[in-house]
Amino acid sequence: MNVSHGPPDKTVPVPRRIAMIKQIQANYSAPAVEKEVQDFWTSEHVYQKTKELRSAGERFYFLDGPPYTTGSIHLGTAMNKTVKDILIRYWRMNGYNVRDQPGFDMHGLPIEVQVEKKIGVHSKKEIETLGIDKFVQTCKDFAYGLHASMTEQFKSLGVWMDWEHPYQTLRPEYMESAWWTARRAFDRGLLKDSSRVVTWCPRCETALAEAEIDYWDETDPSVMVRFPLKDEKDVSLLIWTTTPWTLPSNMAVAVHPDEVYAEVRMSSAKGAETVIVMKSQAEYVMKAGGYEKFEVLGEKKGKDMVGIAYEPPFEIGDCLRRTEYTYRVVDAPYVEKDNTGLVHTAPGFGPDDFDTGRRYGLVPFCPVGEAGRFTDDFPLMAGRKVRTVNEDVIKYLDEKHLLYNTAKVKHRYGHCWRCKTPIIYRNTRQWFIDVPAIKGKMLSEVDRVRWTPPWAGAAREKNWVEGARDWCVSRQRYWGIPLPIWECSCGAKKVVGQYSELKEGDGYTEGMDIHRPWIDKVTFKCPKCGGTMHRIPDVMDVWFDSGVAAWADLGYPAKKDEFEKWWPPRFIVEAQDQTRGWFYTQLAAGVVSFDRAPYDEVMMHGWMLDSKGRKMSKSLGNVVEPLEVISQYGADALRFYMIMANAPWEDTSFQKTGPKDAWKVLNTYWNVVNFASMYMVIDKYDPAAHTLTEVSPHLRDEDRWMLSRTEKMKQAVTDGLESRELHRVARALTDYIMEDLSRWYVHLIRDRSWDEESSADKTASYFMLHRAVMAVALAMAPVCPHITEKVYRSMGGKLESVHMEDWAPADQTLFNDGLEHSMSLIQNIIEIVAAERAKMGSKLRWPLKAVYVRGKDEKVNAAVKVFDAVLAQQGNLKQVQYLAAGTVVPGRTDMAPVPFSEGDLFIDFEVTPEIEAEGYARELIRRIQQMRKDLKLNVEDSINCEVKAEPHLAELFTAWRDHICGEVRAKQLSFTDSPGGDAVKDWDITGKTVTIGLSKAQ
RNA sequence: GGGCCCAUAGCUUAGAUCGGCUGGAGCGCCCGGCUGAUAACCGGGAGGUCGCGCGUUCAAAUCGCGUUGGGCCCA
Repeated sequence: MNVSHGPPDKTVPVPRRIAMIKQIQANYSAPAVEKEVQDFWTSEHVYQKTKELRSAGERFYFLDGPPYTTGSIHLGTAMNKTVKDILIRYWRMNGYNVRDQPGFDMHGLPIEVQVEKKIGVHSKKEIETLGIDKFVQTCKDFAYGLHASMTEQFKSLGVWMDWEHPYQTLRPEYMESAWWTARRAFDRGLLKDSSRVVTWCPRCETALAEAEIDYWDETDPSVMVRFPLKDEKDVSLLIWTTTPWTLPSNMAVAVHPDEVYAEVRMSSAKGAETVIVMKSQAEYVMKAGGYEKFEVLGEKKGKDMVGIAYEPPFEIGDCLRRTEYTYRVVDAPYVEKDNTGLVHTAPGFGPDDFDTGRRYGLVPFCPVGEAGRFTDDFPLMAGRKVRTVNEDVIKYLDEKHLLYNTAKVKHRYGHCWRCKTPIIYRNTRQWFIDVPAIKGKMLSEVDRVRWTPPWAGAAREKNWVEGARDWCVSRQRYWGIPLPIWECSCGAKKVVGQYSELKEGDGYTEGMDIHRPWIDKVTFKCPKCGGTMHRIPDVMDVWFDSGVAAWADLGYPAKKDEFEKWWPPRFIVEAQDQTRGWFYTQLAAGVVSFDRAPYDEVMMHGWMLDSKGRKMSKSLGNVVEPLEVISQYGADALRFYMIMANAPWEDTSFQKTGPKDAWKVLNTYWNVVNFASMYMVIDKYDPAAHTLTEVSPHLRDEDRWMLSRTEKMKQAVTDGLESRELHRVARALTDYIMEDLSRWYVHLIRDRSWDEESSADKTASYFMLHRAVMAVALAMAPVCPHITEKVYRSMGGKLESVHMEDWAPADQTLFNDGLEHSMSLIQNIIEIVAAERAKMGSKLRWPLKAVYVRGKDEKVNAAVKVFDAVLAQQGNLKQVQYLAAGTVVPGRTDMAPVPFSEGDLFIDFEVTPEIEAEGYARELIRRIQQMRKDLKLNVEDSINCEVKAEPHLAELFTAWRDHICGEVRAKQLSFTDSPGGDAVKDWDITGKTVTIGLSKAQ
């Protein structure tokens, strides 16, 4: 076929209205765009209006997991709120009336610790001297301050949540719901007190929950100690421990019931002794003791040793209550083949020891106070901090000839999550939720809930719940929800579930702050004995605070209307560490209160790590501030990067080039919009005046191809959002913007846009380009709310905000796999031709005489033929010809076949005089265009042009004069020996000097 | 020690469910080209034992088992 450039000359009258499209700024400055958009949202109350628009829609209760109120957001919180904002916006566009109340976790140790530092107190004693009221008031003021600065940072991320009405765990109506839940647990027999060994922070002087403990390696002494047998003092049980300071409260020695223990004679030149160890450990123990050989004198199974009496290492007074098994061998299944195989057992200082002790009727002995110092029950070390006495204990044992061996061991040890102090175990009275009692229901709820990814629930959460233990909810602190438990000396208990019940008490005043210490003054008359009931001094674990969020934020049960309107929550999303945290505490609190998990769907997301995959921490100095990224590349780029980099549930190593890469995608989109708006403004294109049906007859196949690609993109984005695979959303958008829209479609329609005449063909290209730009604006609106808003409003969006639009699902009737296949063939052929040109030194500016396509069958040729005008134009080919499979170009044996994806190509590189003329003309056009650009002329400005060139070239240029003038908008093109104008420049065109003078025409 | 997740180019990664063409991109490097929307872009070059081993199969980055290293959660 012969290719004619330019559109078919068909003209239809185009209805004109005042153009609604506005030219956007040439350069994409994200911070400027985002500020403009956020100011617009604020001044026009766009968020409120958008919510109002959906107020009659189906209700959707989204529940925000409250971040701890630290005052500043980090990349993890930014990621968290970004995922939430994306989905909320998506659901809104789908017509849901979404409840989007943000939450803040505002009680607890972290704030107490910060306030302690700020006001310079170091212990609970000092706080009580200062006054609990002052301390708590400071905590409250502090928490409100932190809340305010965090809110501002979330807003700068572009997150649309109800910032004016957050739920805050410190508010009275919220606290009342927590009380109600505690009461509910009490009524069901699930809230109970007991004395037991709990993890304890000696600095904060309070019990800690598992979730409040961080583990890392700590170096501790590892000692082997002789416990001589009571009836045979020259034979010793050889025990082992890493906590020598707990030896004063030793009450038993544990052995594994099924392991074999041996009485062993250790000896060397310097001496000998007899010890009892696990038989398999004998050689290890020999070496540890510096002996050279050993002899087994007898052996026994562990369970047959139970009851053997020994001499304790320390003399302890009557405060250690003796029972039948005190200072005897007991058995325990957890004893490992490790060290000596006999484990020192102190029921007052270890949960396992406690359980073992209970089986044998031992009474825990715990001579350690709240601050982690020995009490007078152990006079030898009274007043000293427990972990500091290890060396003295070792020295004491050595002097008594009880120390067999001492070494150092590195092992994982628990630390207080806030002050980093190594924890200890203490035997104290605490309050517990009996989680094991409701475990069955919790597990079935895990099954009911939809988890993303599925293994987050089916494997991880389930595994955690299966190992559930009692949940210790009491804390011996100040800044928290007071546990609503009153007790009488007679043992009677009362749990208050609603504030109205307080009126029956003494010391209550209307409207009082029910935090400590004020609530402590309220007392009740004991119904049993008539005595006075006092509140127990504990506050609640902060995990209990957030665990009740699903109904506390609704003000239930004080207010029923909100609850009836929204309950139950449909969706939560938090980071992976919440398996043991909020996913779990909510599940437990929900089952206690309502016999169900307070959520239907849980999405788990990963962490933001540093570029090397390490946790970000101040001590490592590798923290990336979200606000810094935002000020450089914008919130949209940061959001886009965070979801593009990885599947949401995987950890992401934050790369500093990441937001820049994301910015480039947005910048490319911006440039497409700039291109579109520029021409559409010039032509006064009115998008509202056209419909697909109306332009349909004028669409070229490449437009229909773009139509198909656009709908496929919408499909992929919708699928990604529905499956919560947000990375697929970002990648589908990126591919579409970069490949289909910018690199391909815009190139295809350039000539049509450049055409000065209005035509139905040009209108069709504008229609499709506008449709593509708007499709991106809608599909990307949840992810990048600012740039899409700016584009939507600039490109004639019919509503006030893109976020008010209805979500546009893909129109599958517009899918056209045939055209897509054809186009992919064209793209492949152009790629190959470009590569062949490079080999031959043929520049794209110079037309090729012909390309012959020999598809592997007729279908391929037919598929290529659909787009051979596109192929000719993009490849700069004068002719595209077709060959049947198996044939060659007639009479041309000089051309070798070059394979493409579905056949072969033959390329004719012959340069004819016509091609030479066109090539040089295009070379000249290119130079003039560059000079226009350098002079910063507007696209529609006209010029006059003077050219000096050798006669042969001048002749060629003259032949193409009209075309050249048209392309560069020249009113005049003349040839002279001394070109002049606003700019004059010498150019080298294939070794020939051409001088061009250019001036702006009036 | 247990449960779960991850491992692909110098770096970040696609390739999942459903094994199948020559394992694709981006960033960075070198060479060439193109450009009136684009400080963009295109082509070529260099760079891969798809962590390792064994197995299933006509065929494995993909499935199974084992193993090493990293992460999360626990003991």
